[in-house]
Amino acid sequence: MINRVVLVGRLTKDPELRYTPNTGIAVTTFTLAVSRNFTNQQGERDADFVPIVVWRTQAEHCANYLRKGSLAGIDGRIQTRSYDTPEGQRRFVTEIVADNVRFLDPKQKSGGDNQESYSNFGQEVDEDVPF
Amino acid sequence: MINRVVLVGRLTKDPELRYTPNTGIAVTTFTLAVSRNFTNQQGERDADFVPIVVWRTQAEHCANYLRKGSLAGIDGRIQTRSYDTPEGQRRFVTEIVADNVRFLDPKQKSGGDNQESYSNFGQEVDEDVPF
Amino acid sequence: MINRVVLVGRLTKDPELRYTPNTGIAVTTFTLAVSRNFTNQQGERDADFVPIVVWRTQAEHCANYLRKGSLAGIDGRIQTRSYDTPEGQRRFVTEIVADNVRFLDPKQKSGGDNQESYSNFGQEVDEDVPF
Amino acid sequence: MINRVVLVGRLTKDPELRYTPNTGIAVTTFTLAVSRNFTNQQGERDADFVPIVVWRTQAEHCANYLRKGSLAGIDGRIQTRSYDTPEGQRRFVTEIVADNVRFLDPKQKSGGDNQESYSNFGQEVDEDVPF
DNA sequence: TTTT
DNA sequence: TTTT
Repeated sequence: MINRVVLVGRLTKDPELRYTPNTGIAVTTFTLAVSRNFTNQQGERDADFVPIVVWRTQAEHCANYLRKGSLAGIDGRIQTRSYDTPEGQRRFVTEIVADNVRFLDPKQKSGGDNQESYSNFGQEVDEDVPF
Repeated sequence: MINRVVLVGRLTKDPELRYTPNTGIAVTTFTLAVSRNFTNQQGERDADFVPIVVWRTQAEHCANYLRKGSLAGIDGRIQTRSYDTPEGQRRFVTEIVADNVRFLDPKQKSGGDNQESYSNFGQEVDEDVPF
Repeated sequence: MINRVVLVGRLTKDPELRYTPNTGIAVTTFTLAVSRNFTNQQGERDADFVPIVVWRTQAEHCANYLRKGSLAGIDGRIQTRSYDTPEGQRRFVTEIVADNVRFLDPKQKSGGDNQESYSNFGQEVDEDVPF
Repeated sequence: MINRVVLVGRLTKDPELRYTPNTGIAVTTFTLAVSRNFTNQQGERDADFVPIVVWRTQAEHCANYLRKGSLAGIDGRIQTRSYDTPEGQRRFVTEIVADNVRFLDPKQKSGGDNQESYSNFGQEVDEDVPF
């Protein structure tokens, strides 16, 4: 079924990089603050605080390049899970699993490109189009 | 900031229609089961169970036309809230506020159109395009 | 950069399956009619007619299961190209390259499952979650 | 039906603001260059060049705050039109009608907030939630 | 006709 | 607490 989420916002804290215990896969998690485009009854502009999960290569890119306050774009999907607390209560979690994270802050002058491109293998090839 | 969610899935139960206590605005809530397009290690196809909130006119359309098992498309945004339990614990809630709900089940023969169109006022008009 | 498109609509014709001349990769193309949710000044409900391109395995699934009038959900990205006409004019084309196509028509009774699931390799694994 | 597009990219030129001849409604148009996240066979990173249309109040905001090279996020829908050339050929146009444009460049120090918030009337109200 |  |  279709499950697609796109967000642009800022990290509330530095991202956290971990590795899965059994298979050693990189996972980075952070919360994205996405300001709403309307103000509440107190005249403040509220935000939604969305938990983000990133896997593998992109997890490590995120841990390297994102910090508290960084502007990021997320293209992913909603995932729901449940777990049981030590006190025996079932708790439900909703989070966004990112397929793609874009770093939207301006590039630092003395650095290099902060987002690597990857090669096109396994993708369609412009040079061989049938129409 | 950008906050956009698109889902297609099936209602896990009949929708629930309520009215806000102070202002009497219609709100419908339901959970959408969105099957994943991969199978888990047990070979089952899992799903994500996403809480949906619909306001006003569309809330009433949903209550009229959707039932447990109905196929629906949702175009909306993520919203997070927190509340305190009677036991004094802060709990976090993530839900999708629908801007637009599409009813994707085949139309019943003897019924009419099950999704009303609305007029175009307040929208741009094809007949007056400047280019 | 972020480039995401989600559509639900119906095929205006049967899909066309071809193979790229050099590399023999399957490509299916069709047009999706996406009705607008407002009516025009004549009180008709208009539609947008969106060209869709699907590659590889999904191209063949689409050619097998979709027909004129089929309801389909598309998750993909916008792609623009230019080409030169035989008369030497440059022409610009916009189309949607589908990452994922969902078949939304009700399943036929005597058939089987019309959308194959695929295994989870190369994806994160629920059973090994670090938090 | 569902028709949703989200893009992040940079303007290829300054935006153009016009007014519809009959009704005097503001319309701004520009092209958004959305870099692809893969490189082509020449090792260059390509882009898609997407025509954007913005109406009314947001049209004027865009004309005021966006320039060639500005980073912008677009939340909108695909629209297709056809028109006949003076030479009597039918030509097809695909463009994105923006519901929402976000200005993603860092704010200038000496300016103010460059994106106005608007009040919440006609929206649901957090303080009156039924559950 | 294309942006960083 | 989950749908086909």
